[in-house]
Amino acid sequence: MAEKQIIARFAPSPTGYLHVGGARTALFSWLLARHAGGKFFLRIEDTDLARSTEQATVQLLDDLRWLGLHWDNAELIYQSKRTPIYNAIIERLIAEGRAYKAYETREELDTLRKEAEKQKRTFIYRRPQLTEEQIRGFESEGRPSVVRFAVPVKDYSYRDVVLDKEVTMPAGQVQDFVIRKADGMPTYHFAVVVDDAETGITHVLRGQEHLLNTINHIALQQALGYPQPIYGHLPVIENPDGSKMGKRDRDKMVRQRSQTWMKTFRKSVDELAAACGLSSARLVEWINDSKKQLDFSEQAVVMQAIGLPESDLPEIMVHDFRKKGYLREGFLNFLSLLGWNPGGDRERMSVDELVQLFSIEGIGKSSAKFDRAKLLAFNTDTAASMPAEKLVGSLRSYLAVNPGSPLNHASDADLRKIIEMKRGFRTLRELDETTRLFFIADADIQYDPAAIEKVLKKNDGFAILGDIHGILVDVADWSAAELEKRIEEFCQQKQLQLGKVAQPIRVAISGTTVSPSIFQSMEFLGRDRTLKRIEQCLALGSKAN
RNA sequence: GGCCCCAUCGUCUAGAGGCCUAGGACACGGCCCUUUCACGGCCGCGACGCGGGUUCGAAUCCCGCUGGGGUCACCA
Repeated sequence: MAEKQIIARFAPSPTGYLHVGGARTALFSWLLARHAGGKFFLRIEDTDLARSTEQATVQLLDDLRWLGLHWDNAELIYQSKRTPIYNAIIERLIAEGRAYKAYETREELDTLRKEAEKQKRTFIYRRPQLTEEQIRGFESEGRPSVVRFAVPVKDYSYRDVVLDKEVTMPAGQVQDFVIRKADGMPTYHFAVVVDDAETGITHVLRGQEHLLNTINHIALQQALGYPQPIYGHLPVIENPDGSKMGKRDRDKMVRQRSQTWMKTFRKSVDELAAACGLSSARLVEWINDSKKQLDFSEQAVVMQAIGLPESDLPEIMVHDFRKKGYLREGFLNFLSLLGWNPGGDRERMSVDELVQLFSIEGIGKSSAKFDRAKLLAFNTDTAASMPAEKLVGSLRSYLAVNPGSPLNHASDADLRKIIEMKRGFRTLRELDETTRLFFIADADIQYDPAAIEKVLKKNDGFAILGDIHGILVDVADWSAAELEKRIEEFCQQKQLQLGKVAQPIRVAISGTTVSPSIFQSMEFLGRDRTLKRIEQCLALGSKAN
């Protein structure tokens, strides 16, 4: 019998930007498929009409493309567009008596659950024995209903390939779960089983939160006669404090800060709602229920209203890392090591090497904390090992999500130059910030008062700068080498250390104490702009005196 | 709380009974390089959660405890 081709998938729900956990799930599934020469499918699980947005889907795809995790299905699958297919199967199950309508309201279920909790027993939902009359009654009063799957009561188990262990659920714990919601949409549990089967998925790698859900899925597969894919549940990625790193953390932070804001300024939720232009009902619901989340645009207006800057939020979105100037190659390498390793001391790997080395056996069982310092180190190494040509492309991609950067005006040739000039940089953002002095107008240089004080007002900084200006106007060959030669001569003559001269020039042309090599910087700026900046800086000195 | 999963330096981990005086990477400390910021080089600090077994021998196997996490939705 021929080996079956591996078909893996990533099935996110579009409720916001792609977060680190999701990205790792996508990466592992993608690696699994690519390693085996199989297929990798992408499916949009948007059965939650209230939380799913078109914008989130666009963002998700954009992040996945940036990471280079390309999918093989030409047509994207949207679950929301497949309701007739799900309904046909659900109707069949109902007709066969293997699924049924349930009429309890959320409140009634809540009460039942609380009662069970009080009696310290687990609430298990099993099919209630309704009479024909009761059902007619519910229907005629127009009671909304859900459809539940009548899970055959027996022991279930499956082998988890990540834990390398049997996961079991005894008969006493199975319960009838909802497969179609009152709004007519299938639940995740139902749609996922149907779609995985229909697209021939052979391997499912997903977060550990699904460990027990899988039992439900298996019960459904058995009822529908579907094959059972191989399941592996990935360990959780944690924040540095040990809590789960997920999209909820951001929301949690925004909620907390909103509460402090209301306390500090003695404002009500209504006033907060008014301040950010959201309905107060929506906001009240969100503030009081930690399970509710704002979508991205709502989050943004609330943050603005309470003055919570983006930079205060923990970076957990792939988009944030892209925006902060991380390279996809280093990010992927770092991400891959969160819960996986090829064995031995191997750590730095290209994407191709990851594909080559990946295996399910290499996935760990314990949770991992997300260490930004290590990510930074990976990024630095990745940048150092990339050819300038390729980095120009990465930089363009970075600039696309940082439209405010002056580097957007630079030519590819100039970007190349600054990349070589700043070799050793840690992030593209750092490269951006330390080289933007080349791409802004001379008049727009912001002189940092602390730099002026420390470098120019002390140690005869202004005087030295004046002398240097006198020398520079006479330099005919405006090259880094020639400039270096002339300034070294000056240092010799005056018995000065190079630093005493270089720093004043640096502040004059950049406004700060940090810039690329001073000689290369002057060459890049050119004679006129360099002299102009020194002059405008000297003017600052005479004004101050 | 019930059920479930996990457990090696601060962090990510190597380790599948003797190769372990426990290896690597990041972080941290020191030194060197240096016109700033970085980069780079060298050195150092630093862990098998605890208690019982099994074995000639345990980080590795078993049990208990402890700790951490997940999950208990008409969210995925």
